[in-house]
Amino acid sequence: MSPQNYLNELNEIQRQAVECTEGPVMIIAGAGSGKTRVLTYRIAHLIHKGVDPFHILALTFTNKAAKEMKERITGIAGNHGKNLWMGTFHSVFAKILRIESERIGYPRNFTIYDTEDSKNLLKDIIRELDLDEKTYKTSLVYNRISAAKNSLVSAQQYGLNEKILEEDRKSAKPKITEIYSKYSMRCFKAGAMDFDDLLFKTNLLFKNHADVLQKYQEKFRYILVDEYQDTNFSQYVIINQLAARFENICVVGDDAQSIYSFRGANIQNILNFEKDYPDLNTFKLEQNYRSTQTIVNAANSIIANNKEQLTKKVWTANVPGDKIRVMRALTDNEEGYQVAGSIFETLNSLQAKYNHFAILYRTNAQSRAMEEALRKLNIPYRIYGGISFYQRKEIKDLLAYFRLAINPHDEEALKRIINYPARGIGQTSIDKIIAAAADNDVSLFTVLENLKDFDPGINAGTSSKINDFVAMVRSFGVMVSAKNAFETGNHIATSSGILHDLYNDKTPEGVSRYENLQELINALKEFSESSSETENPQTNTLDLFMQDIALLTDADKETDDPLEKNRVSLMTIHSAKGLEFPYVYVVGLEENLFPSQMALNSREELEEERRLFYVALTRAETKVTLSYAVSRYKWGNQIFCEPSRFIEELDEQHLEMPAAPANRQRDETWSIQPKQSFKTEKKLVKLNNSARPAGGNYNPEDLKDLRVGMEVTHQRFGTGKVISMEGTFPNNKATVQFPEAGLKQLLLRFAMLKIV
DNA sequence: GGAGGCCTCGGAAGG
DNA sequence: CGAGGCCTCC
Repeated sequence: MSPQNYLNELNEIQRQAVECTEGPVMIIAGAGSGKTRVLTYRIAHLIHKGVDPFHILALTFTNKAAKEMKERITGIAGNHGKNLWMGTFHSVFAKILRIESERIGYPRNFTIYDTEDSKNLLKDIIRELDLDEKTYKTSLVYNRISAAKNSLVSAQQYGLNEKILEEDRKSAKPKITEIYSKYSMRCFKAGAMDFDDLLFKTNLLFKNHADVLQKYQEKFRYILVDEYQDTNFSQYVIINQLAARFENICVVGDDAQSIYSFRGANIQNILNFEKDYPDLNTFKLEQNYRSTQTIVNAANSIIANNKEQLTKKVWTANVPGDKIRVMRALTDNEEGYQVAGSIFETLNSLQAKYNHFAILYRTNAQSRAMEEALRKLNIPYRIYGGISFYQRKEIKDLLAYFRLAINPHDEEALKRIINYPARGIGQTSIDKIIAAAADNDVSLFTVLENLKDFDPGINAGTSSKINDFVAMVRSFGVMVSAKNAFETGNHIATSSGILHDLYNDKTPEGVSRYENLQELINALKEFSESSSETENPQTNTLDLFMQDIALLTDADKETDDPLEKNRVSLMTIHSAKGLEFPYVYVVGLEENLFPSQMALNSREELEEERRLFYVALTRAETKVTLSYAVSRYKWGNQIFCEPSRFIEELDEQHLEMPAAPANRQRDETWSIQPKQSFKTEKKLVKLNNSARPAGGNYNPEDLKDLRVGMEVTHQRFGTGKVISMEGTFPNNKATVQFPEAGLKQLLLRFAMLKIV
């Protein structure tokens, strides 16, 4: 496509934003204003103007955004965009860190720890330091360290920073500094970086090696950053450093859609961008092409309540459209039925398709009531968010073998599979090895390799098993460079015993796990075959495959089947960012739920909740429906709810309110069905050890009289029939057939049973 | 090593 | 209430 053609597809402001290629540029892109189009056309325009793609860097936050943009650029610029560096912050800087790894003392094949690995390591360290695991909860410590790294505070600086130490003392967690330094050391010895390290170490690299920084400044003459409002301090510094030479930096974002402060995003980066670059050119994309006037105006009126924002006036030339409908339900379940019913009606009357609908909620726990109702009406749906493919246990197990083959010092991979499948190296031995490694300041694998020298005090039998294990890992390592990814991976999966282990598991879960492993091996095959066509034979080895997937955490694999795709989408508002649907239902608009109770401590927090509501509203093209329940079950207790303040903040003229109830408040809860629940009857239930009468019998009214043929109710499995009994009380077992849960063998001493 | 009971705790989530 | 981690028992 010629430049003139694509420029004609843009409105005046969009065109200016695309054509202003030199110097610092900020593009404030309102929701639905064609942000991705501007970004991609800008890159295409740079290339058409003769800028070598080699000199362009485009950064995004998600793999999905990167992929989408790559496809669109290929569509416009064809193959010219080949040498362009485009990817997530993490993938781009991981690439640079691998190239420059020697400068910071890391192996080129360093491992990337995911959150689970990091937390496991932290848990070990907290135990080794003999700290109280309840005071030092791993997720809390992880967040603290992550926040430090994202503010560019190293472990050493952390220990010298009186202000931070004081904070930790105040929260009664003074040892976090010790955990942090030990954690950093262990990661280093393992040749591993966590997600935050990818940014932190990049900063370190640029700071300590001026020549390296200069090299990349020269390379990246044009820098583009998407979703700039979501950048944290660490990312902010990297961008500024890289742009310092040519100052051809273009940031795109929307302060009104900054919803990630809880993970370190700093809205000030976009609010103060003008101070960083005084000769800045700012373009405001204010025309919304997505939504009706009603939706745009309502969203504007919400965000107008916020104090901190860049001024802009989002407008649309679209039709006025329907009012925003507010629905009131008595309970969370009823809310589900109302929403499902409304979807059903709209489908029939307007001939919409299932995938025109989205149900958005504040917390994942709200999905259940929605699911139930949709299932009752046979409406197909898809829930987003959940465990991704690469987070699954069986996949991580096999990947751990791969990781170890590539980098045997990888501690988390080693601990994960040294005894899986079981090979007689138990926890005691592992603890000894960890201790020896710490004492001698080496990696775990180094200890394993030199058992005699380090002498961790492991008996001869286990020692020989360890030697076998070391030999196996080494043999895998040799294969990595000699064979392609599929050959190596398949060999590892087979000879490690993982495939065999799962093959023998014939439960539905076991079968599914086996299939997942096969899928991973298929991916290896595809990778090996597609790469082997290139001339360089070194492009299809396992280590290169692992580099690709280390940062791939996206759960969604595209399904080609359109029927599969034609479903109602259920997701949190956070994960809906960047998406659009004709019909959007925002549910649970109750005070303390949305806005979240935890976000009412400061103006900043409330404003972020409001931005979240703004994001929810602006996902819709045609119609928004809001709903709230008067009462809701929370952790088994019925609680009463008030409508969200956000409903009140909307201008009445945009709303279609439910008929006012005669008596608006709690009287109407009389019709609420009590939730069915099984109350364990203590007298019929086994007693735990502390309640056991010394030397005596168990509770006399226990299950002595249970006989074959009787019906019993179990707390979890429901009601079932006793098939057979064996043993003598209280060490007897009953085999019970439950219609729901199947055949269960229950030891009566422990069973939560009640005779019906 | 697996099964089952006990205990705890409960936000949103990218790489 | 219910998921997940931990602990205990066999």
